[in-house]
Amino acid sequence: MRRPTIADIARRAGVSKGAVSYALNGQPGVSEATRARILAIANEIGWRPNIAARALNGARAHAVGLALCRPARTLGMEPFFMELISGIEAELSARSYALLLQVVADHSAEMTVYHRWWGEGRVDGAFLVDLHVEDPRVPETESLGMPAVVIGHPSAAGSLVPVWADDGASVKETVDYLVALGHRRICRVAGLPRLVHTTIRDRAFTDACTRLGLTGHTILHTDYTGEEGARATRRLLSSPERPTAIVYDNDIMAVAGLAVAQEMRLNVPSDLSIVAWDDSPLCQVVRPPLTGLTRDIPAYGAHAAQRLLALIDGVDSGPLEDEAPRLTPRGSTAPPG
Amino acid sequence: MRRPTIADIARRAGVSKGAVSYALNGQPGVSEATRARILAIANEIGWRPNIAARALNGARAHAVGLALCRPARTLGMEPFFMELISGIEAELSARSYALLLQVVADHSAEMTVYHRWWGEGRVDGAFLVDLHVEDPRVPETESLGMPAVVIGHPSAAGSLVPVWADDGASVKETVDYLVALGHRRICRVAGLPRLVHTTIRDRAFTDACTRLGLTGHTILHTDYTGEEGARATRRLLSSPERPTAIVYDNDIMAVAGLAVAQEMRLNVPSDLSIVAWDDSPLCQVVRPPLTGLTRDIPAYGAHAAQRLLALIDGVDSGPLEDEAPRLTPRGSTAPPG
DNA sequence: GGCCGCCACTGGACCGGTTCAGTCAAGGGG
DNA sequence: CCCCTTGACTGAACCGGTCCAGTGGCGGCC
Repeated sequence: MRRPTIADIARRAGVSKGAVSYALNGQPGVSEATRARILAIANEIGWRPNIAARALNGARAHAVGLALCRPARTLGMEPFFMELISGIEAELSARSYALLLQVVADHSAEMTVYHRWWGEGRVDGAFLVDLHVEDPRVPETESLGMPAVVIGHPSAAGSLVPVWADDGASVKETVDYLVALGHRRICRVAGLPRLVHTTIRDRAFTDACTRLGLTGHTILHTDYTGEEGARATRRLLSSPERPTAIVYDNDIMAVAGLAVAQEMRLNVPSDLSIVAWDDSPLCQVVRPPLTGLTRDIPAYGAHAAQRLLALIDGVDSGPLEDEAPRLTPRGSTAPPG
Repeated sequence: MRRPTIADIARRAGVSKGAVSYALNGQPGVSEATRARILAIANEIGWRPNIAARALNGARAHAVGLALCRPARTLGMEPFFMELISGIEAELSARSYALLLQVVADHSAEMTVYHRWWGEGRVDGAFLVDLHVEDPRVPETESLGMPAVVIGHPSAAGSLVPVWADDGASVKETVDYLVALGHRRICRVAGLPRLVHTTIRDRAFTDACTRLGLTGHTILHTDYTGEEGARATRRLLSSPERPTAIVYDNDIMAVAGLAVAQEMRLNVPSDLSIVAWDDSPLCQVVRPPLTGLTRDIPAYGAHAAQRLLALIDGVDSGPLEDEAPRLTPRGSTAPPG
């Protein structure tokens, strides 16, 4: 049972392949009567365009790529990516674009994948996520000539189109809020130090603390896992000048930090305030519920997808600044003491 | 800067397209000297096979599909899928297969996607996950003639190849363990009632309790979210015959249940024991750490991918029973009282 | 009435590979 | 010395679409 082709339709309709092609693509060149007849036949025999044949004529591949460079375990634990993908998807599927996904071991493997996808004509463009400082992927993608959207700060995106949020503003908002509550010793448990967004948040945190005249604003870097979050928390809470508030770079570390605090018989929020970056359901499920930095991740992904599709259509719509994550206060933050 | 084609290679090597094709595919028909020369040129000009052109000759699309039918929010919260995808990926990328992912609204949209992908020659096969009771996707996929692996119980897989784990055995192990600890009133907070694996776990739970002469073994169904998990827990703990142990169908509900118990001033584990299905890092990060049903999800995905690739190669290797989730006792379970 | 323009459609080249039938030269056997 | 086999390679068809250059008929206009 072969897949029907336009030749089959042409035969049954008694017209040429060309006429069928015009009819099916809504192009002029056939009468409305013939078009209707052809469409009816196509529908009846269940014809679908063979994308391979279409792609061969220089047309689009109608797919975009996303390579993720994190181990399975941490990927699973990060609601961020799945939500981002959902958002990207929503936009893509509306335009019948497919998403090619690949989980890779490192950046060089990621670039190999992009080279292959682009060289094979499998994708029309791609997303770059988790940018590093001086990330080699940016110049390499530029020289590939593949349309690409960077999900991250413009400063690291080179000539690629960045879609980003002002993390610095959110950090500042958080520190201001904690200081307004009366906190003077605030620490930060950050993610991987080489990631661009980590350095941006680090800088904003240090700046905000300095500007407000705070001291002892330590930053500890981790790999985003609960274990490292717990270890960092233990270190901070064991120091002589114990912080009264800790800001975490993701929710799983914040939850781990909460557990450590409770283990050390500290009351949250009166002895220790906790703020989590990324406000997943997890934050609302623990006691006390965690103050979080909320953002609409699916929308973020959707915007990135829009930008990429525009880019593929030849329209460089420039950088897009998404709304900054906003502070959602809950039970885990309160005045110290 | 056009992508190089075999015609370019042929011109530079002074041979025909056919010879280049033989050389590049390791087929007989060219001398070793010529083959080496052609490979060198291909390498030099950065040639990659155009999959569209290859696919046109009836070759494989070198991609498989996965459509997920859950809202963005719950998808994000389920480490399961991301880990499954990582596992699938590991297997696929080793064979240079790509994964097409799409998040869809419902089963009919999912089948539309599969029809399209298969009809367009975009994929060589697909995965079916989250099977429902009397799932229409199974007969539809069968009649499509598309190779497919069902990630779920054989009883619902029809003639498709199932990859599954014996959830019933894990439920039994859990109930036996709780009863051995001295529990007599055990409840279950389950997921969506129409999912096949929910009905299987439900049945196994009821059977195990009945066999051991337990009474009051209520099952409450939820949508897997923390909120519904919390609500179900509240209902159970407010009943006159309060359970001394609750088994949850995922980790996020278990954590929510833990929070509810603590809110109601119940001590975990002495007043209430908690068991979570799927042992993500989340279980180890809360206090007390949760007893969980551990399984190697990436391996599960990898096995499913192996089965699918074999199927695409025309080898039906039959159902594959993966190892059943095994109980990992932690601080959230203890004798009651 | 003749010419022009337009519409509806045909035929065929083309995209970049694969594959098959065929060619040609070298070499071996009788 | 001739025939046959074998190896190395060529040329062309083919996959399923797109799209361009024609073509033929018909209607309108001068």
